[in-house]
Amino acid sequence: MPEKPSNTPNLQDIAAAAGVSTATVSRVLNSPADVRPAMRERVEAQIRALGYVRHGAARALASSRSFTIGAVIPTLESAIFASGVDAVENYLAGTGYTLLLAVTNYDLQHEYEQVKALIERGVDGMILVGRDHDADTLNMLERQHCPFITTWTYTENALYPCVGFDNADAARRITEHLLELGHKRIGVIAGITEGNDRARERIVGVRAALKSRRLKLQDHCLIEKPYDVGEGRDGFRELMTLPKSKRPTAIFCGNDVLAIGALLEAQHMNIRVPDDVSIVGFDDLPLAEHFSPGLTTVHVPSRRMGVSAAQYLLACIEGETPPTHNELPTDIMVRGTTAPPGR
Amino acid sequence: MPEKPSNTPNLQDIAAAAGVSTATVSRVLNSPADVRPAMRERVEAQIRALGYVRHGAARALASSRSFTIGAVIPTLESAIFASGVDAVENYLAGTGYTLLLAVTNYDLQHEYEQVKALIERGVDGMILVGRDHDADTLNMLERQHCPFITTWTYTENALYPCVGFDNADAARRITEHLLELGHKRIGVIAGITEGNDRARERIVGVRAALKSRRLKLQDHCLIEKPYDVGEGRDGFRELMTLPKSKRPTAIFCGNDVLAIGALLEAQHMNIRVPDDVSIVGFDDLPLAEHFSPGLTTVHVPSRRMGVSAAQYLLACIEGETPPTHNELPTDIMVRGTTAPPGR
DNA sequence: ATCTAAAATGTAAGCGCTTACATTTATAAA
DNA sequence: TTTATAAATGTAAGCGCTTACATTTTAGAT
Repeated sequence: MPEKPSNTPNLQDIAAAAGVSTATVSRVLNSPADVRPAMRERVEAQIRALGYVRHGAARALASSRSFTIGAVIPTLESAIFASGVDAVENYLAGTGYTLLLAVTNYDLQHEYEQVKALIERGVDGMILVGRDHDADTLNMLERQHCPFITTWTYTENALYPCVGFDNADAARRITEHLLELGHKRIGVIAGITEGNDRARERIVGVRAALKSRRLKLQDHCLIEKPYDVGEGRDGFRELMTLPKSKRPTAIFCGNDVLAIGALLEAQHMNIRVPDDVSIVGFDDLPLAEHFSPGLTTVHVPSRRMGVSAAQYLLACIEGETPPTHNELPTDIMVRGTTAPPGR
Repeated sequence: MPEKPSNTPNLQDIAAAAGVSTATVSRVLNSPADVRPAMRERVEAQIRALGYVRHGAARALASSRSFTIGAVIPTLESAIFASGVDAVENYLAGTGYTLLLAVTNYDLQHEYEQVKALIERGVDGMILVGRDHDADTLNMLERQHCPFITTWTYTENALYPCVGFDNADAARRITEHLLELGHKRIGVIAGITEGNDRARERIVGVRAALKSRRLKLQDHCLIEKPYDVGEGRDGFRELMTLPKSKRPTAIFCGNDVLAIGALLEAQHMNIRVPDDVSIVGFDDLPLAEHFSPGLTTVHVPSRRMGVSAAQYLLACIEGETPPTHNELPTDIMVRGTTAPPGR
């Protein structure tokens, strides 16, 4: 009569097969240096022979470490977030950690639910996007002592750990570039600002640049659109069908997806870029440089940011106290879509 | 003296606070219908009051269910995979399951490691991409009784559960479209075929279409490139700088990223599409339709595929035996980048 | 009221691991 | 050798939950 019909072996089975205690097997798995080579060899042989795989839940329960990191992002449909997550995953894969992914669809209430779900899964750390969060979300994170870090935004005196860049400043700088070229009427196709501090901050940056030259962002020149190529096209068309006197000579797009939409619609409407209108984006998607003319945009270090966030969390988990605020540089990539107005 | 310094309450704390047994608390959490409303209310009040969150590891250990699903995909840098994963995540979020994500970077050995990591995490089911897998990977999945399903590919007699489409047939059909327009010399910018059955199958499809008209895919007309816009540009340039007599009049690209690269490079080289050369892609990225002319391509139901895969796994977990093979339709989206040769 | 069957709740045994702590074994010094 | 000390291994107590099974309560029928 078989005693144990289950065919997936556990630590005890390995221990029995190798003639050692479960503690020893656990050690060869978790701190091999603590066990003599001969013994280690013996145990490892059995692990291989029986095809043992660790039981993560049991491990997590006993050690109160899950070796998982959670990431909660707005959407994976956006290439720039996808690339950040990709970088996180690649980094974690080399460290024995696994990524738990959740998506909010830009809804802070949904974000709360997702964060809760990840905490229930016992993630050892969590990556969030942006500064806008439900107070309950942050409270839960703190009460559960879950190390977390916000990304895609940096401010010197941010209340919580963050790695990212100053969205307002980057937007200001690229607007400055437009202003230096001589543009006076600047249009903005922004992302949806609700629950999205990055989108808001970028508008703030545009306004700041204009203000420094005693200019203003006209109401009719500010359009909010979801991040989508088609929406970018629509926004561009709206702006370009304004009466000539109100029509902007340069357009700041909240991200590259909107900018590419604008670019494509310009092509469609037979409006020359940059001759008739200048366009700038934000993110520097891989695609941006390949257009003719290449898209002038803000380069955002999405992968570095992801890796840095992961490193911060692992350091926290190891009991270290790494710097909580990390500002990453952004670069203004001047390419072909910007030129002096009315060229 | 405080007895329990830890401030994160557990089931027992709730039970004590509500004056019931842990079993009852567990029931209000997992099968509320089994407990009388009054009692349920009482317990739920304590759950809220103490801010209780379930301990997933303990739950998983006791119930041998982790309420997580794993997905192992080649890369998140590709919009089409990102969108499939996004769909999976959105679907799972409504079912109490969480997504564990791993990326292989198109490396089957790496895939094995990732699958192992996810199994250790105790995923209740796993989503894989494509049919090419290390035998060890599949063996492990079976030995551990981890339900899994392969995506992005469908064949009637596939050995394992799959949801997807027939890559070869889709490629054949869109090539057929080119042939019907009168093209005879067709170029192919394929993805890297090693470890990627989809990329291979698509070439097979092109060949099949050609063969049916007694044509052949010339060696110099077949180029393999990583899925990247810049590579697509390079590939296009290589093809278009062939001596005129060998130069293809139409180009099949292994995916839309390559096709967009080709399109952009054509623009750059001042080659008119579709007048001078026709271009077709594969995937139908959101961007494809917005180009002028719009990209003729194969529409692939990435989101539906993701959802279907998730549904299949949840059904398996519930003990059902859903159909293991699910073919999804692809559509040939004829847009502006194709026309008769030498127009 | 009384009895019975069904519904609600409680009891307690694990799930598979980690890890203090106890014990044994190896190593080095005397 | 013997002894002190360090290194390796073993013992066993949980980690926080679920879930058979036992017990109590409730509702319905008489």
